[in-house]
Amino acid sequence: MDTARKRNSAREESLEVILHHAEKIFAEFGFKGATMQAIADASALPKANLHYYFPTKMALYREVIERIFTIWLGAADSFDTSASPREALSRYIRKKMEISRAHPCGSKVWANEVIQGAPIIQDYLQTTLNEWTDTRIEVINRWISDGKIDPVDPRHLLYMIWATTQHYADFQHQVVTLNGGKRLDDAQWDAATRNVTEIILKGIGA
Amino acid sequence: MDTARKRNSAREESLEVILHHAEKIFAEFGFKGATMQAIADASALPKANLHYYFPTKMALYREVIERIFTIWLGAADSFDTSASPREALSRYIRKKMEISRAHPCGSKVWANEVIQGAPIIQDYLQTTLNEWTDTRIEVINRWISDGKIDPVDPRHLLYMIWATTQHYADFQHQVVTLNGGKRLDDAQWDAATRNVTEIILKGIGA
DNA sequence: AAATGCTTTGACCATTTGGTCAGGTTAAGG
DNA sequence: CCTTAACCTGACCAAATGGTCAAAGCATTT
Repeated sequence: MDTARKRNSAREESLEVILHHAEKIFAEFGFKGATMQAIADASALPKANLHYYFPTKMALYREVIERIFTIWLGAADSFDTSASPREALSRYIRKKMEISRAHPCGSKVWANEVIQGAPIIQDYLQTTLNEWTDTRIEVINRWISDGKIDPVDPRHLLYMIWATTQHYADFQHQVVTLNGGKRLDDAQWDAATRNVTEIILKGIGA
Repeated sequence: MDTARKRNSAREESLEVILHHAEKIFAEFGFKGATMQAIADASALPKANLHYYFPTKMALYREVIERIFTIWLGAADSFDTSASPREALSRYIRKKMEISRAHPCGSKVWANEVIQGAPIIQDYLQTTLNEWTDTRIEVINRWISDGKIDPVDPRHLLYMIWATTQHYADFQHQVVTLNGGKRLDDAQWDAATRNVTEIILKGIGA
């Protein structure tokens, strides 16, 4: 039993290692630019071994996308529709910033996908994301009619939050360059989160 | 003379056609994903002809980047350091939104570059962009000490403006999908610009 | 109209790369 | 032990792709 579990967990670990490095390589070189050889090297495995676990590059890519989507759903949940505007948006922005910091590569892969017309995630955009967006738009519109925030177009507010928070992941390289080549430290991430949160909240009169 | 000019202008036009379509293809497929054949087909020219005008794919790519950078400089100039915060920022945001609408592919190519660690534009980031940013940070800090706006970190304000305005170009596909598959019309672009401008200006107490 | 030099292009080549496969290795169960 | 099945991998292949080149086309000058 113990050995059976060992074999199984070895498989899990291989999958994990491959997916982790694949995300990195796909983020850095795009789908076409990433090579199975590069992912294999990063994973310290022979290329043929990758094809044992993932039949094709596209299959591997889809798995990577799947994982990223799961993380994205976690952030989506943190947008608590029953809380006050300040509470709900602060929490959501904080969560989005945390994800940008913890998973910059995932964010980059997602960005690449969308930039290139979302060939793979089109379905997610049309169903899950679209529905989620609609429910949040409703909530924001209720805030507006309750006089809790200014009458802004909820869509543009959401885009602003997405764009700004994801910028710290997708444009990480530019942010770091303009920071004198040094990665943002704890205090700077904290300052970024506070600035973004404050400007947006005040900007909508929350 | 007339014939000499004709030949010259034919050359100009070929260059223009190639660069235009190259920008599109690079935006849609990334550097590696874009093929000379695809650019040739889009330009309705044989592939060998591309190599007559641009010796290598990288040389063509650099030219595309160069053009985009020129456009970016135009927007940068519209940030008038002698105007009031409201005036300077409204104008800058409007200009950035106009560029997102007029040159979405250029923006996408730029985004791809930065996401992938800016292998080509690193130099621009460290010199021109860095210097430009520093001068604007100074101006914004003066606004703050003059009590014209709230004490926000100028960097994060700039990042927010860049991220949000460029989102409408880079994430065009997502924006369109969430708009029911229809491209934004004049009124929607106008609304987006107004919302973004108002939230940011009010957000910093301008 | 002949010479000159810029422009065009089909055919071709070398390299890269996704994917295959046959044979070997290791672990689980009897 | 021995069988079985999962796992691993070096060697290999076919297709895609960046780039070359020689020969042809064409406009401009003399």
